[in-house]
Amino acid sequence: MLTPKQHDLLMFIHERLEQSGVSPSFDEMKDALGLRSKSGIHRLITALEERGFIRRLAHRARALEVIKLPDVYNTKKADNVIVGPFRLKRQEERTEVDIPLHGKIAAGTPIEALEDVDRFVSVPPSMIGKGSHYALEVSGESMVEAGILDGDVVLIERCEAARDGEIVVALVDDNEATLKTLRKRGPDILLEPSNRDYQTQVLPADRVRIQGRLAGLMRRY
Amino acid sequence: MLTPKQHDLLMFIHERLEQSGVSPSFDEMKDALGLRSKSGIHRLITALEERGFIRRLAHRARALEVIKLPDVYNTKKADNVIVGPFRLKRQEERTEVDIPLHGKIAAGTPIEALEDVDRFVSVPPSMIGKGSHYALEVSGESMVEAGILDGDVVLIERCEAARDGEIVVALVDDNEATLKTLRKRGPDILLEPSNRDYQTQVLPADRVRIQGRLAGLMRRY
DNA sequence: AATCTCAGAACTAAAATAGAACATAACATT
DNA sequence: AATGTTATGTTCTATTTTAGTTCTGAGATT
Repeated sequence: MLTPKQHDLLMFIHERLEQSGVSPSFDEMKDALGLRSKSGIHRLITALEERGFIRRLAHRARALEVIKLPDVYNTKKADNVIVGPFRLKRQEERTEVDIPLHGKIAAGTPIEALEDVDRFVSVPPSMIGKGSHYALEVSGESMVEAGILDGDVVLIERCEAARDGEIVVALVDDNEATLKTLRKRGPDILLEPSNRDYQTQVLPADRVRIQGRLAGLMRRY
Repeated sequence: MLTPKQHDLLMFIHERLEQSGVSPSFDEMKDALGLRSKSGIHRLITALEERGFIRRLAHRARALEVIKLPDVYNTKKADNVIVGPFRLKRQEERTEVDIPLHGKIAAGTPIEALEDVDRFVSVPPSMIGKGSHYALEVSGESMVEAGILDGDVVLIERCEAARDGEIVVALVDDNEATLKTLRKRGPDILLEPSNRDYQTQVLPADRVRIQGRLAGLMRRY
């Protein structure tokens, strides 16, 4: 699964996080592995990320997190271990899920950088079903009458199609995403806000792409 | 995950909370880190919040709370810690909380069996602060205009007092609990619904007991 | 020869710092 | 109820330092 260098780097990152709580910088990692340039580190980090061993916040310095370690460390005792007072849970038994928060969604303005994962929200598994999910922070008042307020975090299940009446994330003309109720009217699609002050958009189906359906909502007071 | 400054600040906040129970102010943090301006603290606080290490109440002074710590700082409890790669799992276990679901709350009808714990809801720690919490299922339409719908699960922080304008669980004459906005008018207390079709109740303070304040909301679609 | 790995440098982006002005909350006083 | 005071938090602009990304070419490996 990992090349020797990748493995060494992963272990180094893990130790540093355990010992100091601070992510190493690219330069520090370069020194630790005895490389003379950090471009090599860049490649290794990318590889570790692709393989799901680490996670990083986009465009943030020293924002590494180890999410799993190579199998050797786990396989031996993987079943149902009780060590001391803790009963360890295997990955499959995880009782919570981290889903990516893809920025804000507002009426009439695009989601800023849908691909950038700024941070993660942890949600209880009871909030979401199967399938792939992401989260968005709601900005604006266009859905207040549906009980969706400015600042709420909505959980979206990725999907390409949705039923009439469902609340969806809809991308119009590939550049403007909104959270609206979906209505189908023959060849057209209606994107209906839940606020008297906003207008329903009527669009030919080929200008609208569904990016997911509303699956949950979380709000803090 | 953290930069050195972020880490130092987090540790300082944590120590202060442990020792005195009071959040440090921005000025105190500025001094603790040896900065000459608190705008830097502001940025660090934002970064810590973004990464899920702290939580803060909006527009409140000294309202910081540490949600999680990097592994280092758990060394105090090191006797419980499992060696090697399993440390990771401990943090995962800490990242969720089960709180009791005490039945339903409706406008005008009592909470059924407040002491009976039917089941638990798991919530991410970022949704709630410290303190004791419970959950209620909302029944009825009395708070729809505040974005609280029938069927939503509200998270309530147990407390006896609340500020004007907060949404609280109020017990009237020891037998009828409702979720309403609290207003104080001299000797009287107003329990104000968020729905034009419902009436505000005006009651002398001694007939009302606060049972908690609204801290969060979760909804499934 | 094709592929992989790395060094080095140039470039871009974020973090940290500072100082001041501004905004808000809580409390005390009129 | 209105006003003022103090403590506290937020925002802005500007500058410096630190960190991350990308690209080219050289050598090693397959």
